[in-house]
Amino acid sequence: MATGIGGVEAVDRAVRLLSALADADRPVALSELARRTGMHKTTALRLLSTLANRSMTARDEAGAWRLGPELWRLGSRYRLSHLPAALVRPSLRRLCEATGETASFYVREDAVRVVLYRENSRNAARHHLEEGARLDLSGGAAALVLRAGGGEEGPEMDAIRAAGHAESVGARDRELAAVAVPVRDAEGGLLGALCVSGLIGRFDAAERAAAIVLLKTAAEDLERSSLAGTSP
Amino acid sequence: MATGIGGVEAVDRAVRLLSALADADRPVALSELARRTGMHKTTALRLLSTLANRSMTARDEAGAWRLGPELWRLGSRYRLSHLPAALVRPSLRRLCEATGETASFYVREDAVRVVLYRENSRNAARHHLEEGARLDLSGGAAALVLRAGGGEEGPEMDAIRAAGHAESVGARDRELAAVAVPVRDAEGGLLGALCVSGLIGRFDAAERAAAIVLLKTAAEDLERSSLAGTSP
DNA sequence: CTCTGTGTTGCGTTCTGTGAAACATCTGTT
DNA sequence: AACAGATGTTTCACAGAACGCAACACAGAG
Repeated sequence: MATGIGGVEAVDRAVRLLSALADADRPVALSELARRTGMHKTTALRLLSTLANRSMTARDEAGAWRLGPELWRLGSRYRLSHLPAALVRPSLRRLCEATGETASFYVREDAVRVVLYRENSRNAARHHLEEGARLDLSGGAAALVLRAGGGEEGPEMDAIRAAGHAESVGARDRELAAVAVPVRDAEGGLLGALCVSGLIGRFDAAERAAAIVLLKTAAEDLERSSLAGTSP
Repeated sequence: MATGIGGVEAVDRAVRLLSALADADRPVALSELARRTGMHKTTALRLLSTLANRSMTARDEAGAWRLGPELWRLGSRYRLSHLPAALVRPSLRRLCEATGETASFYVREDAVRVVLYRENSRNAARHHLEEGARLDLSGGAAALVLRAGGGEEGPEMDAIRAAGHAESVGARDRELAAVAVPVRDAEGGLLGALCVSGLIGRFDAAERAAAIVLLKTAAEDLERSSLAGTSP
């Protein structure tokens, strides 16, 4: 309506009701919902009932309205199909341009980590990574972040969780240094690790510290945009 | 609902479009979507655009339609009203590793059960479950536990309540056997059912008995830790 | 070049959604 | 007890919103 064309009013209202239900973290009574959204009780009831027929909403014993299980199914499908690709790549590109080093995004698969996306540095001498490569979790900043995010015990893991980032110098490869931060979903679950890695001689302590700042803001951006709207 | 015949057609169609998008695991072209749902292209376009204004849908570069990020946000909020992922997933993973079979957590939603979380067995031949799937309550160990916990009458239900667990062999699917236990909140209310399920040939009586022990301790852990930090 | 598939726009008609009003409960107050 | 002020629910006439036809633009394939 206000933005863009082609607004089917009933549908727009239905979605607004869902959003209102999401904003409240408790089941909401019909009349309160109607008040918050500025609709008539009767209209809200009709829309909510329609949504309930498809399990998009549900009611508790007292009759108050809450979100329905179908939303969970649809949301899962969304994550499966599209979450990382379109969101992560632009972030990696920016990180790569800002630092001049290789930026990558890892996810954990059982006992290994997988390079889901990477943007290689344009330097001739660089850390070269192949997408889809599987690496072990024994060393490397990204591996530490994934293990710490997975709840592994130990003082080193505790330190990483406290700091919110990990650093490695010559761990997996003598010539490489890397920094990594976790990327989390709405509930704090670990989605993956965002990483910048480069040759030891060039990627020194000062540059790593600067990269950590960039990584943390990039991770926050990802976490935000994975919730709210993404503009195409 | 019984009175829910008063459905708002535009809203119902919009939800059907979302379901159709979820069924396909790739972005879908407008005309294919219209064909699958039996709507006119122009109607589908209008509804999809309306949904897109609120990020319930999105389009890729080619213009094909896919689910939008708002669904992920709403779905996450739905889950928060039950047990959070951070608590349940580690339990399921441990159960899965210990038994080698598929572990899952169900909640009851009116007259159906919903797969809230699942951890699939790593065996090639396994019980494969989709998160968000809705199943009926007619058979299966988890269904029995949910019905018994809901206070349903009958000798079979009494037996399940007395034993604290349920077992099913070839009930919902001829090839599957399962065991399940209830998970309760501080006041004894039923939160859901924790379940392990596998192929009949492999998941025999001895293994099921062992799984029940694991399930009961896992459920107790969940009940304890759900007391700690539920406030958001 | 036609042909068949897209996605998009405009518009008249009709049928759908709307909202007021009345009804039905329930809770707490005087 | 009677009341006042909440709530959720049903009914219904009317306005206008959503529908779907038709026509358009554009692409790729034969």
